[in-house]
Amino acid sequence: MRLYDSLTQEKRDFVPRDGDHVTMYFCGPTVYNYVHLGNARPFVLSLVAKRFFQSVGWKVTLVENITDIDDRIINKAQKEGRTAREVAEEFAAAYIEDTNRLGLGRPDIEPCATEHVSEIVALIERLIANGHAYAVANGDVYYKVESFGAYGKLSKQRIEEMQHGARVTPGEEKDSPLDFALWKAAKPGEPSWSSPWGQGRPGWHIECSAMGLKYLGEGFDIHGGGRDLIFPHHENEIAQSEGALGGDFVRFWVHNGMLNTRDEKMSKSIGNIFLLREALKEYRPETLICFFVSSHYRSPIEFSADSLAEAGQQVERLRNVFRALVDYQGPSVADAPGDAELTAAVEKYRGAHREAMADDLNTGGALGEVFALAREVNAALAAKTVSEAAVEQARQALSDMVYVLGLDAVTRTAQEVPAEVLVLAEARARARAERKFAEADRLRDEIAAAGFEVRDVPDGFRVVPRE
RNA sequence: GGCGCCGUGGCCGAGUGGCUGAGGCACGGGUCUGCAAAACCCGUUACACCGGUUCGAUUCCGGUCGGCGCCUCCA
Repeated sequence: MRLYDSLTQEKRDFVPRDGDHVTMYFCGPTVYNYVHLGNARPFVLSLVAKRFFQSVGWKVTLVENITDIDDRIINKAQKEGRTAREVAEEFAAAYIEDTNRLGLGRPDIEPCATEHVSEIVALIERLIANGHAYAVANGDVYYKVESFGAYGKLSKQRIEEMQHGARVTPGEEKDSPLDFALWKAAKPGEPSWSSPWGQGRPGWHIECSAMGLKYLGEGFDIHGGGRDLIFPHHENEIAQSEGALGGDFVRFWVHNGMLNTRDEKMSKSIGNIFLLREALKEYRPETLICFFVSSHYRSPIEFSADSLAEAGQQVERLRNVFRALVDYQGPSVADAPGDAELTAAVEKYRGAHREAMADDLNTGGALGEVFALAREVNAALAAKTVSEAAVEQARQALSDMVYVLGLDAVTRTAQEVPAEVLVLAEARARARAERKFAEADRLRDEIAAAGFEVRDVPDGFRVVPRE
């Protein structure tokens, strides 16, 4: 397994820290709004990575946080006359609901920041003890950036260069503009927790350090998220975690590229967002997943109706091959003439698929291997030279391959066709047998009106839902 | 300005120091079919530009142009 690490900026061999157990942390959402399609990309990446690791026999613990206390949540709550907790609970539930619909399963642990305040406080105390943090009179606690010599190593920024852009909000008592808040003293009406520095709440960044370390320990395998989190979020996580521990926080930093619309990042602040829940009204979950996995996770991808339509076509092609596999009736002899060739193709493309995934999770390449095998399978099925046993073996292989890519929905073709539609299809078959083609075509239109498509296959017909 | 990523055929998108150019979509031709769909077969002058290294570069190095991201809201 080779994996690109954004810290060292190179692909390296990846071997889990704990033998066959992979420890992963991905940054999840701050729940002040519905998640958009761009937020879905790291979610899909993390679960696809998990599936691949499992497919090679590793165990995986995937942690994905839910940040449920933050300025943005408080602002929204105040604007709407609600409590921050209400806002956070609403959008956390919506996030779970929306991402569940993708059908990829869930991360193993989804910790909330507000349930880990004691761990956060303990981490901050440790940083103060180490000389990496300081409390000021109003109860804020800041990280002392200059105390951490490696600061900037992930984002490749120099501290001197950063001095210019750093901002100081009036009322903050930082030693240096670069210092960032670990703990924010509560203002009237804000949610707060008690701490050695008085009532307050965690700053952004610290919850990820605290929860990552709690659940995965020092030097865990993979920390992921969008590229745009490199600075400041992940840079600050490194400073906090390594400042407290002394050792390396993470072994591999994995960052996905941005989702763009018209060459511009999809982002809440730009306002060009397409919510995941809206997208799911228009597209099947597997179409969205196919859109994501058809290109490499590090590349930026362009969202457009055309690219989604194409992903929909790809998904349909995969669904068709599974329909054909299930329907296949061929020679039941043990060694049909085409078996050796099909088995060889299965091995070839299964291996190529695995190699692609092992090369920095190259899902686009792996998907290509799926299609290449699909074509071989379709050809073998059409030629009818393969045994049902060999076909079953091919179905299993293809099924494993699409599962790793998160596209297992395409294998579920046993779609219920309503009895009345089947009656129409049977009537049409009789009409065709009697060469009453006008009647047959009329029945096909009726079937279409019911939302189904009837296809004539060698041994009869197949009814499939219309896209 | 600093840092980082990228530029592949009509479109999307893998990949590689040479034996050639994954795969998908679209389009055209064919096979099958009453028609249609599905499927299969065939086809469509690819590697931004300029130098360099090399027997040979789309692949390595340097530069140019263009795009994107980050430089304390961001997945």
